Amino acid sequence: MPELPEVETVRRGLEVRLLGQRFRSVEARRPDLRWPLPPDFSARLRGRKVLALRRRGKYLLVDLGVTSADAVPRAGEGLVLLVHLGMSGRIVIGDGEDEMPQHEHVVFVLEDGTRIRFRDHRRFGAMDLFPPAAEAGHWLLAGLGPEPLEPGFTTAVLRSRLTGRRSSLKAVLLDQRVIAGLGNIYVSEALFRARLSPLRQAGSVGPVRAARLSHAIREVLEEAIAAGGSSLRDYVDASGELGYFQARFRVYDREGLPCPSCGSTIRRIVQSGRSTFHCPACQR
DNA sequence: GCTGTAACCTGTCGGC
DNA sequence: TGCCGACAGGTTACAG
Repeated sequence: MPELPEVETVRRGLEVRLLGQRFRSVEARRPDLRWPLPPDFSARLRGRKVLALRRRGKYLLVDLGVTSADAVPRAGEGLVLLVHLGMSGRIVIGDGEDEMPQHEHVVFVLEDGTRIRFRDHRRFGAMDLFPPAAEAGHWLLAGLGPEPLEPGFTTAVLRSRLTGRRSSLKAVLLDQRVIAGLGNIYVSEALFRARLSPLRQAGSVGPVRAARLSHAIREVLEEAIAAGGSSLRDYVDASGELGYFQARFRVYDREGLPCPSCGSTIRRIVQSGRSTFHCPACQR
């Protein structure tokens, strides 16, 4: 699925088109996404103005104002729309081609007529609505770890999150409670850049290796965002454009190919049921 | 409490 | 060409 760079790319694409617009209507064609849409989903969104688009980990958060012409909501009147793209979710702006209309589950129509379409053939994606005051305690957001691109994500913070963990580095870095936003692709890529084995016990990472890892995580995410994310099978950005970071993968999906660093053969292993790609010679 | 695995759902791809 | 199984970027529930 869309990991942090893909969600951030979508957020930026939507921000340009949505900010300041109101929802003229919302069509909830299929309410059973990963979880059922909240009650009165469409009615609660209709007429609301988009005040801001934010991202927390892999979650997209849309701040919405009140339904009257008053742009500034009073306490308790605002609403937050949470969107998670799951493994295969896509948000497409405009009408475009409609190759699989049965997988288009929610359509937001803006006051200028623009259609924002949420497609997700696997239906692992999700949406929720809640008042701003409930955000801090929201069950999907409350336990998330630090944002890896925020200044607060330091080597010391990363190391404190790994200390005492006996699971593999790969498994721990995929845990959204440890760091918010990393997924299968960027964990493999960050571990390669940090020259750390995905099989290494997370708690064994000392300050020097933690510094390499925190730097690698930040670097790979920033490069991926600059490239517009990675386009594998399902991902395109909000305007339908392909990301091109996959062309810069150093180990992910490169089983059997030479390591770009030492020339050894890149290996694919399975950890917790997920593919991990690594160079056994470089990564220790 | 921690860890690993299965399950959710559906499209795609490779092998036979 | 068609069928079948494996696999896919995420997250949760549950068993050990």
